[in-house]
Amino acid sequence: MKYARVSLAVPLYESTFTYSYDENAFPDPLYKRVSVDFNHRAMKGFVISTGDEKPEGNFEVKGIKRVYDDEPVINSELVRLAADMSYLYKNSIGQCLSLMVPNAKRDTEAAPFFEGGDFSPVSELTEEQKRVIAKYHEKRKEGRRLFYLYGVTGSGKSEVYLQIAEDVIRNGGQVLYMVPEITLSEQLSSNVKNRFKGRVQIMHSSLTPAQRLKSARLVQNGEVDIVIGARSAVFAPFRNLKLIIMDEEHESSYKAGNAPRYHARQLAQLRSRYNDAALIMGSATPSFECYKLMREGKITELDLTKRIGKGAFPSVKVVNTLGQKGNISSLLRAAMDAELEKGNGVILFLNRRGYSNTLTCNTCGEVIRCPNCSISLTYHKRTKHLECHTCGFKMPLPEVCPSCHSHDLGSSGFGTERIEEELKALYPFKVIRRLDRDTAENDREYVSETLKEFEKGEVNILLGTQMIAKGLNFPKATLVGVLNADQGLFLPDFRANERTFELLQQVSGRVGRYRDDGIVIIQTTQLSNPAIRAVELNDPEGFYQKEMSERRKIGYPPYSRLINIKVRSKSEEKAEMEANRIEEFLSPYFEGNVNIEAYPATSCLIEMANSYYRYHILLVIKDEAFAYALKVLDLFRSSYKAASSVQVEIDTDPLDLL
DNA sequence: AGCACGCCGACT
DNA sequence: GTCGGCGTGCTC
Repeated sequence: MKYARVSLAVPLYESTFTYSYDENAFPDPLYKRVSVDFNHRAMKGFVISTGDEKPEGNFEVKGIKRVYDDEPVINSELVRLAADMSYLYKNSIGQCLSLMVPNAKRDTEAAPFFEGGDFSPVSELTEEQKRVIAKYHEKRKEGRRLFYLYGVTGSGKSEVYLQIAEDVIRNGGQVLYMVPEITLSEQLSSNVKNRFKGRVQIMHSSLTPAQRLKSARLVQNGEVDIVIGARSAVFAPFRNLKLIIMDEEHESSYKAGNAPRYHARQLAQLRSRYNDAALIMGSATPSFECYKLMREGKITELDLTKRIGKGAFPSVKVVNTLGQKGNISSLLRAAMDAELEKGNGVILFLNRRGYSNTLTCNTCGEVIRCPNCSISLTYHKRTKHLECHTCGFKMPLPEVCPSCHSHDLGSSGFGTERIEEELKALYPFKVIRRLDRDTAENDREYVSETLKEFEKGEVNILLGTQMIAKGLNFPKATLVGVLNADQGLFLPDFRANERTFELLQQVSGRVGRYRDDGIVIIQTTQLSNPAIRAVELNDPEGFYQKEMSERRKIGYPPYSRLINIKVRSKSEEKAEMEANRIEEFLSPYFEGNVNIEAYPATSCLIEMANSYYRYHILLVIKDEAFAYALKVLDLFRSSYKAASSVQVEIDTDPLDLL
């Protein structure tokens, strides 16, 4: 009889258990999926080690019921990654490991394997690109492992990635090429696919679990040289990983939205270390974390300062909208007129969908709010509904105020739906298209069609949210208008400026890629905000200097790390009580420690979301105390028992504290 | 997490 | 009597 450690996706501190098996029945179950009985139910798990030793302890060892796979689906590196991930993010190893393999019921479906089309000619490299590639090779030879390709929008970063990737592949290595969720669609992947012919695997979010498993197998067998994918591609079972590329490193989609709340950048760094594989991150707007490491020399900086081809930076104008009537300023109006007259494309960016932001009763002052979340409802005119953008709650537009029955309801704030209406009135003979979740949702075609038509000049004005802000190239567009750059600046969020800067910089990057007559017009009431000033003056360095010194003053990231302990319950009392109990449990470990500040339990900024009341305890931790804090949280996870119907989630390195 | 067990209220 | 509410305990 042999024994196997089986990892199960249970939220227990200890998530691996010993089961017995007969070698004749199951010759080599290591790293395969198995079915076992666990506390009166059948569960699927992974065998993470095997041996002859019967475990010590006062429990009955049960037998493995079934082995699902002929070939291993994980490997020792992924088990190690799960262990490190568990330590950092405070979820069980089993929960971490369960993310790494898609749970396919049947493995019959074929994974789409790219055929390879026309070989796209390698574009002539600029002097700057050549220099950067040479520097990479030189520093890599010296043993440097972490790199940052800090290059302005349109400077040809992907060509640099691809050249280096090609070199790695020629030497028999495998490459992981990570992109944020939104970019996954079109432009980049076709470029890469053409370049590397049949040995590219795309880990698209629309692949079925079975397809993902098939792809993973190909990677594991070495039949794939390069994997392109979003966040979860960081778990691909490479056998000879030699290079990780993380494009648009600053993107928040690299952080998982639910537990385990891992950040792909963090895990990429771990895998880079395990394998001595190079990690090249890149962006025009590095995260503060990476910027700091880069300037400290811990990450090797590779700079691209010039746009390729005839591309030039757009001229940027800022318009003060304070006290101005109308949502489109006269300056923006005039610029639009001029560009449309020339037959150029116009992009308008507004990061808020719907018609109006809030509906307020003019009689009693009541703002109509979501019954499940503590935020106001957004009016959607086309559907005549109020909608919650947090939980999706919908209700028909009320005729009267639900509180005082007055008929005098007024709306405030504007969204893309309303701007679209205004544009149609202003430019009745122009083709206007709106791209936001509402127009794109049920219609995948619509997005690609609209983008194509805009590129061909058949669409004159493209109005959109986040969706159009990033990654896309619009050769025909000369003007970008940002309708409300203040958005997000008013949240009490320490990253508000960083996010605004990032967004404006990225939006500006949509024009002037191939031409020198790009114009950016930013509407705001916050003329002196550092993020807006920096984009206006094209002074990213100044922004980083100034904003980072602010961070240093308040002791927030990147000059510390955060761990947010979130408590959720449908009962407000329970949530509050539990948060207080946790605070009591933890505070003895942190009291008097100058390197850790533990904020008292408070209700979250959004006190209720999806019918759950939310409380949190924030830990602000200096680097030198981070390992200690993680140890304390281990103790917390292993010995603290939360009340029933209360959920406790630990968020390491949270991106927001809402 | 989920499932069993156990102890209470209110139904054929 | 017993169906089912959910608090508590346990899981190789």
